[in-house]
Amino acid sequence: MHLAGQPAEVALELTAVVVAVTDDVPQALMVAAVDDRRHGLPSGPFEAGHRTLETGLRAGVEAQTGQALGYVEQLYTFGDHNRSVPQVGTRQVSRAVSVAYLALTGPVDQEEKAAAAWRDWYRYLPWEDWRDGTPSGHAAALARLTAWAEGTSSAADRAVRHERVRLTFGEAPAAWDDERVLERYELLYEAGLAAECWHDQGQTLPGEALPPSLAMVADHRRILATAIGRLRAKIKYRPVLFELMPPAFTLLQLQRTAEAISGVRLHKQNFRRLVESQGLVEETGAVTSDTGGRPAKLMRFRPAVVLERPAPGVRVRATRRASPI
Amino acid sequence: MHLAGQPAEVALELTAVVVAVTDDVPQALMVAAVDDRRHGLPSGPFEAGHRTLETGLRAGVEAQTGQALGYVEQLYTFGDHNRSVPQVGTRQVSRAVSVAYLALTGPVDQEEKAAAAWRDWYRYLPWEDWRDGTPSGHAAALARLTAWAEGTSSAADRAVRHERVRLTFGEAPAAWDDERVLERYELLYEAGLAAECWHDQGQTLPGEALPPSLAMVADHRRILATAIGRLRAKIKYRPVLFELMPPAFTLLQLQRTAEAISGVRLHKQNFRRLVESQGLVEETGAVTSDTGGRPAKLMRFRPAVVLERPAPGVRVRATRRASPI
DNA sequence: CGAGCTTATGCTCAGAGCTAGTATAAATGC
DNA sequence: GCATTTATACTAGCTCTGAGCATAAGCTCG
Repeated sequence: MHLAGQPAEVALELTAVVVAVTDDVPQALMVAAVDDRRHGLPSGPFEAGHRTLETGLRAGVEAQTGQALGYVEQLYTFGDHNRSVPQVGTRQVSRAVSVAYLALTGPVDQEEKAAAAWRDWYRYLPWEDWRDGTPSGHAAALARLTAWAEGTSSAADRAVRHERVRLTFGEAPAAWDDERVLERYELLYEAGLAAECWHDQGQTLPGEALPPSLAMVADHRRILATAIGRLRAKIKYRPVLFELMPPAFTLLQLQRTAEAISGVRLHKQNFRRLVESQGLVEETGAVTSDTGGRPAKLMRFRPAVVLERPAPGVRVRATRRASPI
Repeated sequence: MHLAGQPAEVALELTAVVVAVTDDVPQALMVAAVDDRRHGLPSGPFEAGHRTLETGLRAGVEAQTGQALGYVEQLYTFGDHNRSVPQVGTRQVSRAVSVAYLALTGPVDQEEKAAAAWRDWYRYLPWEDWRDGTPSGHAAALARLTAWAEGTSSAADRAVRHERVRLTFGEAPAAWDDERVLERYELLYEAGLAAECWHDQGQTLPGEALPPSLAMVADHRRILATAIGRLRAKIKYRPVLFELMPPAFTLLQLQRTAEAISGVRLHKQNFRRLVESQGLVEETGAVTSDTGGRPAKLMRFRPAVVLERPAPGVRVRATRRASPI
């Protein structure tokens, strides 16, 4: 790669999707954006002196939001040309590249910090929440997507587009795949239904974004979609769900957290059987009657499971029939 | 993240693990390194003018090796402090960050190019190939790892180390997990059994690396391990295995390719049943008798499968008993 | 106090999918 | 023509999973 072209002058950003689940609401940590309507993820330049990218991220997020991070994993590196190109100090750079991370923390008290706030991530991606049935606006969005699929001249292209809509949005006979968050976002973006799609082209969205959702700064909604998809996949084969739990919890709380992340309802008895038979949890001995009804046993995560099972995770799968709650 | 510290001056590299399988040998594309003994992956600076990181990678690899890339996916971004810090032109940078990619190509003719060569990836990670039984040097390496586990004062640490060795290297009762390539490499690195571990500290390896393996430049062996692990995982739920196949192939050739990637033997009849019942392939109508024995049907990939199945892949799992070939 | 609510928890049936093995078919080479 | 090699069909038995039924044990309200 020593041929034509100069090495690009790169501004390396670190961006974090910090996730917590509180009261069955999956939340991402946001910072105050320039204007009130568009939110942004904690983000900043990678600073000299940090031994690794990850330590740089931890320090940066804590400085910016006051939130210390526990579990952290790298998500993806974004470097497309349509990213905004900042001036870093006196240095003019030619490209902004952002390394995005996923971070998980336990439930947070609702005393919001000054510079940062936890927000329901489904406000940015409302079509991802199927816990209470079909999300509102879904039918309208599907109609717009179908119109988009029709809006190309070649019959072959039309067929491909229709198949893509059907597959990513899980119309029969395909099933809803909770992990295809990024594919769905990108389809909406391509179809011109995402506000930032027009913004990236220097235009404003004609009409309203469908499904109606909060806007985010730059490509942060894409990063959020990447994070949700990764997390939904990962809870199925690694015990990361417990990073989001308090030290002791009931099985229903655990199920509600899994449902909050994956956006679908789960079968209660099977969920318990799975979690217990895999050895993911153990009893603390205590019970709680905070839940109303029969008191529930309080459980804790059993760390030894990672030494026993090849893929210890909460293998959630949505119930096929109507929501059994 | 607007607090202390200057934004780091970053040299952004792109690095590719280009994979092909030829004659049942999984191969990675290497470039001539400074000295003959240590090989390197195609790598170079991200140059201004490329619209995306991926187009920059494609152009760079093709310029450096003559190999055009088909399937490409981003792997991971490496930015640790112990990476070598190059001088880019006249600009002194404080950090080298490398975005690594996995690329797949069909089988290659063995006419090697001048600047690049295909090499069996198991020469760098020999403990990953279990197709012909326990790899040579494995017992010795396990002994050294056990010695390393013993070599710490705290009893708790010793237990943790032993468990880790047992888990990542699949000693009974844990099973060998073909996807844990990176974990195994990092364990060997930590235990001081990898040459580059000492090199990174400015020392030379005392004694010989165990298991004996070819050395690679910088952190390229870690990148290769990351690529192998990702590919082994991905063939199970996405039809990427077919990126490595010629347009028409027999089911045994497909199985041999899957075995080359995953490093384990598969049960022949079950492999065929799986591949066929999933609708991953269709008959071309032709047969070949190149294989000796009864002529085999030539198959081709059936792209429509991605529209039908949520996770269409070759769900390989190693046979539990002795190698059935 | 007991009816009726809520939630927790135990259990079972039926079907799908997977492991591993047996059996058979159809070429080639000597 | 026979041994060898590879391809391909079929099946017994097991495990896992989806779905539902049934029961337990607290609460609140009358």
